[in-house]
Amino acid sequence: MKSRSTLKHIAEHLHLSISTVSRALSDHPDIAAHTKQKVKELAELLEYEPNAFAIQLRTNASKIIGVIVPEISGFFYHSFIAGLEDEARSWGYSLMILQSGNDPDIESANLRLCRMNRAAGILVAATSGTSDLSAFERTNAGGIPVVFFDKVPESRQFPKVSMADAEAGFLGADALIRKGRKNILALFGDPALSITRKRLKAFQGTFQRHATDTRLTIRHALSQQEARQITVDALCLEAYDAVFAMSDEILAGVMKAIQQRRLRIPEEIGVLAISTGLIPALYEPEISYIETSGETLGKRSFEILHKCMSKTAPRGEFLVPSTLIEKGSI
Amino acid sequence: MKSRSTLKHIAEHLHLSISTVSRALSDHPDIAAHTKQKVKELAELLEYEPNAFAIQLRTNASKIIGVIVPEISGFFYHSFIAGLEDEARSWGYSLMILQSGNDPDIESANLRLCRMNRAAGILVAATSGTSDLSAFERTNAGGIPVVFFDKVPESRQFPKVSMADAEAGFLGADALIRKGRKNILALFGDPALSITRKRLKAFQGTFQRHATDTRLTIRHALSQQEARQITVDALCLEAYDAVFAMSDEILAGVMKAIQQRRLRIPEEIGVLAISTGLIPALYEPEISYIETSGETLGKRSFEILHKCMSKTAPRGEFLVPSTLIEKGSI
DNA sequence: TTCTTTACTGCAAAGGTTTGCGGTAATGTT
DNA sequence: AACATTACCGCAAACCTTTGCAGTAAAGAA
Repeated sequence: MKSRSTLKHIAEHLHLSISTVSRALSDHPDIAAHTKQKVKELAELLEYEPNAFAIQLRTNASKIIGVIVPEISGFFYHSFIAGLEDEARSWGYSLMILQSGNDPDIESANLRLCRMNRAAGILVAATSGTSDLSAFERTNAGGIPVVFFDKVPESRQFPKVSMADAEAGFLGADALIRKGRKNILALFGDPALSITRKRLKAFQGTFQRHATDTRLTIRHALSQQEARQITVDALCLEAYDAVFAMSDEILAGVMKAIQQRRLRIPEEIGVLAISTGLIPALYEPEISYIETSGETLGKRSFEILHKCMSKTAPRGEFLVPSTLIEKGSI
Repeated sequence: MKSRSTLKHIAEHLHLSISTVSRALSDHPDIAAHTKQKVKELAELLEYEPNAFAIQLRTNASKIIGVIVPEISGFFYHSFIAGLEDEARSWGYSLMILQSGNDPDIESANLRLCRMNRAAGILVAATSGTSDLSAFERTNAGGIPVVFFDKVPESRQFPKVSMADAEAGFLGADALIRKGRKNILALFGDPALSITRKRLKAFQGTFQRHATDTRLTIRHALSQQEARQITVDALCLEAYDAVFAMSDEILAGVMKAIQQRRLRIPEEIGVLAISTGLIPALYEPEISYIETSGETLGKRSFEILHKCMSKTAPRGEFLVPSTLIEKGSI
């Protein structure tokens, strides 16, 4: 249990004042070069490490970014966090990770924690039940910028960054059209979610505008199991020439159905998904997908938050573009 | 930018001293019941939130646990973190997540960060290049308990918690034997890693003791691609009746090879893996696996760390047991 | 009455750092 | 020689909370 060294210790050893030591270590121009050197040498020797608490108390600001997500595991958020951490670290920030378990109460408790720790900023993927934004507004007004990502609320109050869902839907439709698929089974997620609505709308709209001759069958599945069942049933009734999956979870269900029926990809059936890329790489042939990269979203989110923290708070919604990754499944 | 309320504000409003307010809020027996009530009401009204920095400075302890992992995404750590966060939150702790990118330098920089923030405890999955443990020892001596998990060093100095690798290897072999498989292709990871050695040793040993008539082909793969190539090549040369994969990554490669050759599972070939469970659920039929749950490891790690933080520092290595999850792929 | 006990409440120090301002000595200027 | 400037350095307050100890008043005991 060694006692940690403080500015005071260094000051006493060198017969200097605490303030001089403090300034020397932060390269303040008032301090003579040789003094700086001596201070730094001793600091090194004594393994001096500044007390973050004291600094934070004094400056009333930390280098910690609060991140509130429904869940860490799952197909998406862990890659988001990985990308975010990367970017944040390069700017000297650390991440405080909080899971809400998709429970609004835990969410606001977590928000409170961020406030207590005077987080430099907060990144939130809202729970599906988050309706009252006043706590977020108060936090924002209190000087801690809040940025929503991925699961963003309707409100215009906050900067938001999310995947370009409409674009992804369009790219999916476009790829299917270009490949000449004419009878498509398309599986989407919970129609109550805005992500589903946006992707679906763009997807459907593209066909209506550019390929009215395509036969489009839209289905909604709330789970991997349901996606699988729907696909199995649909493939029994009719010979689709392509399946489109809106998300990784849906894709997993679709692929099980296809494997069950032992259909050849892409000869007997084409497959296309919107995905982060992890799942499509597990099959042979690998599945082509519209990439919605969690890592990119993480990095972009940090950028936005960083702007909010420094000066000009940007408004509105920022979209991370998606691109088609061709792997030969369609 | 509203000014946050402090104990001082409350004290002034109520014509009390700061200390009385502090004690009232923490239910100190010295304070009269009616005083407590008034204080609490006003605190509520003023949305008082204690300044974590000041508390931490005063008590020289935080409620933050540092977690240092090579990478957050990947097949394993995100579920570990999810489990850990769950458990930590229920004890009032938050997580500070740091990625080392498998770089020892970044690792020690992260360690330094944990010290500066006076983390209550630190959980480390070492990089493969971590050889010098002195920084960890100093941290430990400085009063911050360090517990290694998953990727643990040889040293006896620290408590360690990891998967029961030997047990997992044994369970895998045992299952294959009981199913009567006689010609097995077994893929393992980097032989330099202790996790590989432990699993392999138990796996091989079990066959040597209980099923000497089994033909065992052991191969090592360093990546998913390599695992795939090895499997493809092996299956060309010979008709194995089962494939065993040591990890999720290996399994992914194996499955691509099997899909490529369109082999029926389990009729034409049996498949068994050691896995967290995410990947095996993506195939049809689902793959049977020996579960090495990241979440369980997370929860268990917290328990051990928690003991270290409170009083009795346990020593030695703690193993999280694994179990066979049968899904019908063998 | 006087002393002790009980039931509260306040004072002040401590924790480590940052920073505005004031001080001192040496050097430069007139 | 007198004054202004420069180059350093230190004092002390502030950030907000916790906590040992002391203080006060009222009630009870002798």
